[in-house]
Amino acid sequence: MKTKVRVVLADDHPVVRDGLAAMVNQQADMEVVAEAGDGDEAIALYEQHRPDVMVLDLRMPKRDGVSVVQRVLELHPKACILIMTTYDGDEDIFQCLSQGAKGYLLKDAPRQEILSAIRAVSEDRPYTSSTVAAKALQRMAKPSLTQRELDVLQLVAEGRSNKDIARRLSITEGTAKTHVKAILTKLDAISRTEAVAVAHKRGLIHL
Amino acid sequence: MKTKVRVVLADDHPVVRDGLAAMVNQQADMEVVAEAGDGDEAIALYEQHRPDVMVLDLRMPKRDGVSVVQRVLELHPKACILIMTTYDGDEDIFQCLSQGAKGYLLKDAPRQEILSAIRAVSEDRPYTSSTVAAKALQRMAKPSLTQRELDVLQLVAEGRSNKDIARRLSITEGTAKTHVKAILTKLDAISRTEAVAVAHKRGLIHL
DNA sequence: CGCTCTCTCTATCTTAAGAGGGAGCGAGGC
DNA sequence: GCCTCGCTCCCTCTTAAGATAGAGAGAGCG
Repeated sequence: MKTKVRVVLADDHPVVRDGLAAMVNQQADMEVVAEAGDGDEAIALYEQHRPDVMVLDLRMPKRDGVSVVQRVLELHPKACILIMTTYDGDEDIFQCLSQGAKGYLLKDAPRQEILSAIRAVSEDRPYTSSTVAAKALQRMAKPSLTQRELDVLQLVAEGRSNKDIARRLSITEGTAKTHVKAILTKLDAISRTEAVAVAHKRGLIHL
Repeated sequence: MKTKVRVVLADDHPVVRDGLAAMVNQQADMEVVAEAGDGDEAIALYEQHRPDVMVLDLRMPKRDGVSVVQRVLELHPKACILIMTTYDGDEDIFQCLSQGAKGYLLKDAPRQEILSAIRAVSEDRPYTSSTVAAKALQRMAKPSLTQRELDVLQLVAEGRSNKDIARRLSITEGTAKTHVKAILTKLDAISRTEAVAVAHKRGLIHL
């Protein structure tokens, strides 16, 4: 038999870490070698242990999942990272996958799916949950927002007026309106409030 | 030594249930007797096992935490329920506590806090996390919304216009405006979009 | 019975939002 | 060089939103 698959866990909830650790360590072919509670720790522990797989929560204190994926793959292009998150609408997921994360998993997945996802990723095979695969296809058809539009959207979501947005971004109110209009068109919304609702549903913003 | 504290877990994430179960069963003085994956199951398993403590996630499929608390306490007024949730801003928490839940806990709490909370609740002592206690005091000072206002707020959050809201609630646009104005005043917001942001932060609505 | 609260409706007025245009300019790709 | 895209700015016009103020009906309460 080969050596065990070495796993590093990163999640800010001790309960989730315990759950994952219990599941993994019960298996004969894998073991948890370290647990991180935030993004910085996750990177540090990857460096230290060089695991076969890193299971990573998207939302964490200090440094979110996206930037952890970015950093780790920058240092170790061959790293096998399995993303784990609560919401299947998050835009972040696609950012991670396109940056090179090997797999993606919902937190409400059953034990068997979680374990088989870890095994798949450890063998460098991509694992994509079926619900996400479907969402990914849907997303392709939809227009994406530019960085500036995302900046404006964030402020809109905070309830700022066009005038206020203009002041904060050092542009004119007219330009702010132009961006807002583009956002409304791309998100297919009639009002800014609806745009916020749509954006939140798609995981473009986190309130 | 007394008999062990009998615990029923209710959470829709298998990972979290595993984690809690592992933590609890490691203790000499407590044990998990059943696990539920949704609200209905939680109620059924309470009936079946009559545990000393039920640990309950607020957000679950089929029936949410609030209504589970309501139903269980209706059948068993002495039930000891410990609420567990991810977000500390949720309005629901206060509803649960005022309905008679014995304790409240954040999911990112460390092991020791979780275990001591279960012990406290099992002895019929209330357990209140310090962050929540503070929030509760803050909340007292703030004006509460009427049911009608919450109805309107929900529609506002979905991006509906005043006219649309009026149609859906079978009232005039003027009345819808009156409600929206009241909402803005109570939430201390300038625009409806800001009101949605504030309401979401306070857990008055779930997008 | 008054008092308060909620919900309903009315009216007027000001301002912000959104629709529909056009246009310049720099960066990057073909 | 040409073209596209992102960002910026400008114009007009219509409508929705919000501020302000008043008022009546019904429920619940001391």
